[in-house]
Amino acid sequence: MKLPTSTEWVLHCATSLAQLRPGETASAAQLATYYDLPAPYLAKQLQALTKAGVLAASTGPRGGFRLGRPAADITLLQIVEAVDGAAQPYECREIRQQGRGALAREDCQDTCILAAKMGAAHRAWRASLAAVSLADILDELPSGAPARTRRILMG
Amino acid sequence: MKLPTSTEWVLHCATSLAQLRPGETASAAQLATYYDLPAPYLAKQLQALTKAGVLAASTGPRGGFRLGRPAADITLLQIVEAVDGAAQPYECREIRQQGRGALAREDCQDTCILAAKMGAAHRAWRASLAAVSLADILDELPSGAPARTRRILMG
DNA sequence: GAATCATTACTCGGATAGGCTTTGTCCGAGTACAGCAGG
DNA sequence: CCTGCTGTACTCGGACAAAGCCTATCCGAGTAATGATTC
Repeated sequence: MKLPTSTEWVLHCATSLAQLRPGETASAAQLATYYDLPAPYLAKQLQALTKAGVLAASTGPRGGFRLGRPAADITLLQIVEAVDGAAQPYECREIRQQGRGALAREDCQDTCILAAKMGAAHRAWRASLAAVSLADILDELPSGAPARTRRILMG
Repeated sequence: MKLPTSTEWVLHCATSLAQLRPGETASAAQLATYYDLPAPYLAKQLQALTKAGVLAASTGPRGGFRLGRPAADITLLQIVEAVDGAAQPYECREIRQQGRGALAREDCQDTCILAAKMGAAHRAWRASLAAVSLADILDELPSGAPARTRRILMG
């Protein structure tokens, strides 16, 4: 069970974009330089965030990415699932209905207990991430961080 | 973020083994037939569980696998991490210290806030799985299940 | 001087290769049981 | 009849290929700013 490396990238990029002022944007190249990341691949991930509505993109000169919603309405879960997909890590393939020990169809109407427990754990994980918004992250940063980020990122 | 397909296999196999009587064992071939799984690959996974101490293996005729501990002392988390590894899904590579926007070493003494939040979610996931033991699973099964499992599996 | 238009340069978007983990398979070492021979 | 030994067949254990996904990269379509041109 491993999250893509790009998960860290987009979390930090989203945090940086949240520190911009309304109307300002940052291009994929600027973000890649800021964190020393491969620019084309990072752009691909930002595309996924845009498709999910977390970010909004503008083309042309002085274009780039910005948040698609207020920072308080963007949760870490939405960012993570935008790049990794929302599929459950544990996929129940109903092996209890296969092989010599296959159970009758009527005994499998309710979901497998093991799948239910794994699903509960996944829900706990999602709830933990859904409880944190980008605004919460910004509150934890030092007060001088936004100015520094804007200066280095866009300068 | 995906768990190996074999996770479902070993969870069901462990549940089946928990229904055996003390001293009884089931071979990898018997378990593979019971669930219609590729026997060699399943054996590989059961090896991992044995190495983790969750199962115990006996060689020779009438040998096979059995639980390595009482069912009440085996949690779903131990089974899952035996096959998938205990590595965290989110790996913080400290990209905040790289690139044009790199922070000073002294500003990074405490762990990255994003990594902390991701770690908290992972701890919630692990706690949810650690709270369920194989004995808890057996309690949820129908009362006639163990006899049926033993008959079909070992017969 | 102001408005219009063509140019330009910069942006995102999707389609295209390489590396690595996961999946699947095989054969060899070791062991407990069963049968047999001997006492 | 009991004991010891030998052979056998069955078990796990580790080493060996193939597939799928993540990583990385490229080039093309579109757009907003810019500068020149014209009224």
